[in-house]
Amino acid sequence: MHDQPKLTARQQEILELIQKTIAETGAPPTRAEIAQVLGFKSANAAEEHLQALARKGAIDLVSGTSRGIRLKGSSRNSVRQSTDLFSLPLPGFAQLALPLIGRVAAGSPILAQEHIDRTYHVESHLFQEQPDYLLRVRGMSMRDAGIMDGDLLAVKATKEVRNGQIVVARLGDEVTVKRLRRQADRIELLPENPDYPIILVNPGEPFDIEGLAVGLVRNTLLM
Amino acid sequence: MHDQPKLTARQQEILELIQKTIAETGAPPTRAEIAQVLGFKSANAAEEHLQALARKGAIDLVSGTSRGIRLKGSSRNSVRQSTDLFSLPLPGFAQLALPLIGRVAAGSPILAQEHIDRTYHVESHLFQEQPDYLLRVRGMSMRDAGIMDGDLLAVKATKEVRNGQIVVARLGDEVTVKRLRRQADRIELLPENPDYPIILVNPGEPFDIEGLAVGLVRNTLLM
DNA sequence: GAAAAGACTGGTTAAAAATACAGTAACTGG
DNA sequence: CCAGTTACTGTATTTTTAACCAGTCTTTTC
Repeated sequence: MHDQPKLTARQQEILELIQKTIAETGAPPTRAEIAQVLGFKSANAAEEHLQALARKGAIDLVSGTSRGIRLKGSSRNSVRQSTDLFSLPLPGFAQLALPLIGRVAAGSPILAQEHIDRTYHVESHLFQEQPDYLLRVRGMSMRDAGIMDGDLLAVKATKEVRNGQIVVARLGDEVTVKRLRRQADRIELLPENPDYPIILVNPGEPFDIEGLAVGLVRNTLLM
Repeated sequence: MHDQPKLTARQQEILELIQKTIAETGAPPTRAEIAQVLGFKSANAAEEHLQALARKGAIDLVSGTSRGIRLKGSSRNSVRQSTDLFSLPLPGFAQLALPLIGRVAAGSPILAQEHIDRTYHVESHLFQEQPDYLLRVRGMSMRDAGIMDGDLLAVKATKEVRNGQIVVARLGDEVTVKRLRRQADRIELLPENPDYPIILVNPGEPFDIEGLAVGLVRNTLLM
């Protein structure tokens, strides 16, 4: 990825202001807003900076559209919504980048790029075993284990799972979260909710262990 | 998990369109754009839907500003920045240090140094609202809300809590996690488990809101 | 069965916003 | 040294946009 010709200090400021505005308000600023924040007496100063940034490939300008500023490439990464109070970068502890898997399309591997909604960074010791990804749980089949619809299940991508553990299993095209019970003649996938049926997997039927549930994050507690 | 009045199917569509537009273009849509996508012949239809969404607390409308639609609460975290999901932000993502509070000794403030078991670092946007600490939950009184014994509750230290939210409350020397219901004459602390009693707090009794539950982490899923 | 809320069409208007044009001044690389 | 770029002020015009008002028809809710 070839990147932009270097920006001037002022242009960098403008770019950072755009990032900050998006982080704080959810939308890019107008020319007038940029001018006001930076103390320009004319919105045209902002306009020209924006055109310079567009020429250098840092942003795209959507003509005829209010707030039609789009960050390009690496500029987008530093957009994070936060108050600056806690944002001290460069941690001295092990970080883990966990891709969040939303909906898994039929037939494709879980970790396929198109499934990744976003990535969360957490300290690697947050869970007992190091997970490889977060899977958004759908449905209430594990309700009584405290795993609710919308929860993010931290999953370690392994086939080494023990009886009684909660696993991510694939049955043909479908991916499901259940408690595993290996019987002599078949495998049982147990829901933790009496309203849901036990899934029986007989030898020869399509079945795969995709991973082991090692933790849980719920970020939908507020409402 | 249902503090807001539920949205109609159409309103849900509008909300999803807003999320999609933000994900795809980096800014919320205008009324006219909403109308065009959904086939309305009048932008006013969109305007009225937006006002309904604002009334129901799903969004905020910033008056007098173009694209002044702000997602609130849970609406926000389904927004993914669609392109460029690979590029890992090496530095630069906001980091949050969360002290883990184990057992709270009688009579002392929750965030007292002696209560801190350890500190976890997570990305600040793992939760919708920024928490201030993690509290280890004891007991099963919130079982049906999916909050189990040993879970780490992410708590924002605030007294600004709304009816129906899950809060950390202090009753004299004891700290408890319950769903809050403010009645005309008293406050009720509701467990989410029929085996536990509702706690009634009458005026004059020692009572304090210590914080608002904004998320949950379970790291004891393995067995 | 009446009232309220929802889901629109159609039109209007004032404010917000993009953007073009004409300048001034410093600084910069060949 | 001088053309080109950066960094603005100031003015002007058009388009975009939010926001209101008056209706119609349907669906919920009490």
